[in-house]
Amino acid sequence: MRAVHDQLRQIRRGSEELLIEAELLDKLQSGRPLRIKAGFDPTAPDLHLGHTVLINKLRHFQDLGHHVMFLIGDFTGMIGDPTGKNVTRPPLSREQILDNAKTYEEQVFKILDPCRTEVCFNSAWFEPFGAAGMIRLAALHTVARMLERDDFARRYRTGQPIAIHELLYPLCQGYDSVAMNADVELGGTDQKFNLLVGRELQKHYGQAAQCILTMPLLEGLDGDNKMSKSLGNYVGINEPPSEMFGKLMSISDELMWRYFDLLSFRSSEAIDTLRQEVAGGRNPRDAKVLLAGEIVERFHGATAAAHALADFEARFRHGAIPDDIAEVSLQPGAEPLTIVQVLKQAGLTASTSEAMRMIDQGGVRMDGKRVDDKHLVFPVAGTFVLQVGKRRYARVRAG
RNA sequence: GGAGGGAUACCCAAGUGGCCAACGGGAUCAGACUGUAAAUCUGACGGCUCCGCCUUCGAAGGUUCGAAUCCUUCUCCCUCCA
Repeated sequence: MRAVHDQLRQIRRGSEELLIEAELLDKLQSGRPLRIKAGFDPTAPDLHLGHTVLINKLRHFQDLGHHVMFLIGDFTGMIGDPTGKNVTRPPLSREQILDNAKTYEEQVFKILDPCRTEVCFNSAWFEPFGAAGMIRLAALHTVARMLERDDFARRYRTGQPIAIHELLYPLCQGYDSVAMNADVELGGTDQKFNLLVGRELQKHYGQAAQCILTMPLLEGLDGDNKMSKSLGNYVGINEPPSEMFGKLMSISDELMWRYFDLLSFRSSEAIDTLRQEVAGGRNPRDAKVLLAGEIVERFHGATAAAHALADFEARFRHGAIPDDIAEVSLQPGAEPLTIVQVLKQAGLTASTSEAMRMIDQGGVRMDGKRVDDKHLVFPVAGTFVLQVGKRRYARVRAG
């Protein structure tokens, strides 16, 4: 095991807050593998790079020889972490939960080492807990302390409802740490309160309080909002290599460094060197290519990454068309179709109006040649490559 | 239970009888340029059989030559009081 200070440096990288550093040092000093906990919602996991920030950190711990416990909150899922927005969720069926767990594993094991990861479900201890157990647990915390959580505080102040069961969520999450005997728990910055409850409960149950490591929320592709599926500014880890590569190339030069910090497994030193090179005149594009390549490789392998890079170079630097274009066959009709109708039918534009606009703006190409006649009649036979903008392509077969 | 405020295109948000397919911002898309799907600049951004026509401003009716704008009812949201 590496020197504890090296470990600590690695652990802190990219993190938001570590509580309490001295305690963690002690634990590391003991030399035993620490029990690292991170909890996840049991709802259908469709992970994006934002989620992987935390998982990467788990990986760091694994690399340092610690024991990672991946907790699926199938019991707490019934409550749902209180945000004030969602109401009580219907409990998922056993099958759904197992399904979701499996999907999780498929995704996170691209980052984590399966052999060194323990997957847990908190229903394992909460099912036998019973109502009596829940009441005993609830007796360990006061309403006033619970209302310190800023989400609760705000809702209470502004007169928004807080259902009683929502108060149980932090307690349950805290009890998980007791049941798992966690040494360290990881979470997003928004989890701080819940993580702290874990410390309290562990002390009450006679355990050493867990250390808390919070990770920042990753900015989305726009560089502004948090990465989230609903905002559409995300990179899903199951996305095809070219898509993933392209999306990463589209981030701003500034955001790129943030991504390096939180997503890359390169050493901090290597990243600093790169940063200096760019400051000294090296093309930021080169750095971005390294980042995009590393991440595509992580999820799709080295071959796919090389391919995605080549494809990107060909398309955007040399204007080549990609090799995997959707094919569309036109319905043979009585009337010959005009170009705008074909564009719409091929799904390249959402409406004929949009197709017209695209032609007006010079964004439509047919077999590489710009189309500027909106009334162009499409040939009745043959296969043509249609292109709208830089990214939308279709191979259209007529006749 | 009482009083008041609001609902406009993907989001935010102007517009209070004709000049409104509806200001502005964001997002998005296209073009130019480039170092990349960065940055910057320009433009587009309801639909269609597209120099014209059709359908939109929470829903349904009504007044009017004419309504996003006025009236009626309904639905939903918010604030204050109880």
